[in-house]
Amino acid sequence: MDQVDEILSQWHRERPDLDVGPMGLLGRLARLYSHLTRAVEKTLADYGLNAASFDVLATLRRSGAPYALSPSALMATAMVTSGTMTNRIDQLEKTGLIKRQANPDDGRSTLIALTQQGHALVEAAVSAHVANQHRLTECLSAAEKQQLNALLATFLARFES
Amino acid sequence: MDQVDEILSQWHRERPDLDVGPMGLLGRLARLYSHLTRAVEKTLADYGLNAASFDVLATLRRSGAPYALSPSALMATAMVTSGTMTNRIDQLEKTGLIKRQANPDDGRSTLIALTQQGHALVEAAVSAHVANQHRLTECLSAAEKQQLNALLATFLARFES
DNA sequence: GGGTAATATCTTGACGTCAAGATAATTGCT
DNA sequence: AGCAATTATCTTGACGTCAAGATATTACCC
Repeated sequence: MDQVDEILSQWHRERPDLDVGPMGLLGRLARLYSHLTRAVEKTLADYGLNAASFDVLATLRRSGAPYALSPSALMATAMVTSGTMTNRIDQLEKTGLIKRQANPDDGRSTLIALTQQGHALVEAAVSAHVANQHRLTECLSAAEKQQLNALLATFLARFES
Repeated sequence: MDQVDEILSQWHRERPDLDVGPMGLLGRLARLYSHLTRAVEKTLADYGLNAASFDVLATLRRSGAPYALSPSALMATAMVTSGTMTNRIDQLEKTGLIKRQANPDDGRSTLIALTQQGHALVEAAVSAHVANQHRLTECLSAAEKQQLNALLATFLARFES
């Protein structure tokens, strides 16, 4: 009987006509997301980053040399609007972790590239981040992690595919 | 090979020293949350609400008559700070869906109560919201829903208990 | 080639959230 | 009773996000 069960129990008392099964599932997912986000940001804060800025640096890093992508490509993987990405890029450029370069092939576009400083920072941050992710999920057995991951993949396919 | 797998594959190529298993799980959870939040807000928008304002109205509604709770109680279930809850209450009070009442037992506190208008709105909105939640989860079988819910409950217990 | 449509990014204004501190009332200890 | 600590809420300033529109460049087609 956790906090989500308590919510479902209240709805059952007040609105017995509602089938709140899915609400339990989605409620747990939302609360879990909230806890996880806070925990992740706590670790990234040690590197002067938040989830948003880390996401940009990490996307550039894992894209491989020369560690440069267009704002559009960054928007797509981050699932944010153009205005949001412009703001993220502005902030990271101010702190010298990335730089805007002209795109020689398309005058409408620019290329966002990791600076030496940005590369070094994300290299350290991603190691700490991955270690933190292990710590956060170690409450689940290997089988549970595998099972949960598979179910999330099935669910996610509803929205991406 | 979905979009999350693509990310893991990139990391494997660039940083083979990292064990990115947990990153896949947490990444899917985050992307799923993003899709679900957007879908939920779309439905609530038909009632002039967003997830934040609906959350307050729904918490009051399911608490039962007289549909009144303190800001602190609302903060606890919503997992937000006092400043956030003050702002939510301000907005809902402006639109006449809730009203602040003095708490006769504690002069520091107030009671947030549903107005007649707020009660009527949340009554309709929660029906649509629950129907939408069914629609969003119908890609999963009953067994998958049950299994996923159980795993999320186990995971969530790491943070709440 | 010239003009319309499509694409890529940036700008603006509004909103929700948080951290830190301010204000006010209550509780507990002596 | 009186005073310090605690509790409950509100205030302030900053940040990240979005929707809608603006600007500039490229692509397409007649």
